[in-house]
Amino acid sequence: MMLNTLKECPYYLISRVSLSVTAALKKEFASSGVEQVKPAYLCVLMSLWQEDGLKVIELSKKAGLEPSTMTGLLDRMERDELVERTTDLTDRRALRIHLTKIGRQVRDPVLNLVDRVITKVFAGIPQDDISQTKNLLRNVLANANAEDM
Amino acid sequence: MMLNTLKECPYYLISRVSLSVTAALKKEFASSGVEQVKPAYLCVLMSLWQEDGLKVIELSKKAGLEPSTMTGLLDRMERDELVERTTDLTDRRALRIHLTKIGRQVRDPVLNLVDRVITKVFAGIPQDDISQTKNLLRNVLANANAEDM
DNA sequence: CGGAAATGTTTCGTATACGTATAATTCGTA
DNA sequence: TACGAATTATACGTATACGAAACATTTCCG
Repeated sequence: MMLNTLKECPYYLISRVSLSVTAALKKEFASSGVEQVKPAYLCVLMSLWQEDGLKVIELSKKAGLEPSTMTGLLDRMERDELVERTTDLTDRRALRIHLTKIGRQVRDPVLNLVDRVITKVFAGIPQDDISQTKNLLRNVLANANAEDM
Repeated sequence: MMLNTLKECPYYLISRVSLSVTAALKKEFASSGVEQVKPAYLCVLMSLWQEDGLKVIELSKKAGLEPSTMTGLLDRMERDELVERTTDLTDRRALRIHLTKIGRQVRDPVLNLVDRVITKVFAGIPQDDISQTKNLLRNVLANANAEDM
């Protein structure tokens, strides 16, 4: 194939889109009454809205992040009063991460905002194409995970 | 639409794939005789391989990065002996970024390696689907750029 | 039972990216 | 031509991510 320009390179395109959506989310969060939420918090919040009180390692697995990354993320989320660390009564190594009241309250505004941003980002693109792209990305992730064994 | 799981969220998928390809490239660079190259250097190297001696601002524009990000990137690339900063004789504000001998020599190995990694990442996915996804991503970037005005 | 292995979390150093502020120039125009 | 505006690059603080190493606790097994 031998790439010649950045615009031909799928890695470049994917990275740029990722950064670009992150920037759009950041701006929207900051100006929409949920100032304490940052894009990176989403993967933690969405997991906890489904099941509160997960362990750090469970959150990392769901998010696809290293535990050491999750530690810093949770530090910032705790500072921003979205979650709290609680001791696990049956395993003193583990911590249970719980949503605060604020963490629960921001759920609907945040999900609506994410929805709006994603809709805007994919404006003018047929739903079928978006679905196909999501499938492709899931396949790529499956490739990557298989590789790690 | 209202998202329920991370795997449904295109933002999550794109971010994960971006990180995953970055990790794959990093590993390959480190173990393939081009230890001094890092994934983030690619957007600079590819621009300079096409046209050497660009200004910092030109490199940022091509890469889609902020100038302040480019400064740090070039610091590391200079430390790793891939580029050099040269004064611009006609504009004393500007710097011209030039490839070193090593920077020119790594071109073919790096491009081959990137090619290999991308092929592996997209293994089993029809070429047509990849092309369609690249088009979609280019459209998303066009949306994002239009938004910034 | 007791030591080795596994598990859960954090710490530290580094890379990558942004935004704001700053310094040095150059440019445009009154 | 002089001066305010724009341009070019950098510095700094912060967010996000990784990997290696450290640490405590738990589990496994001889």
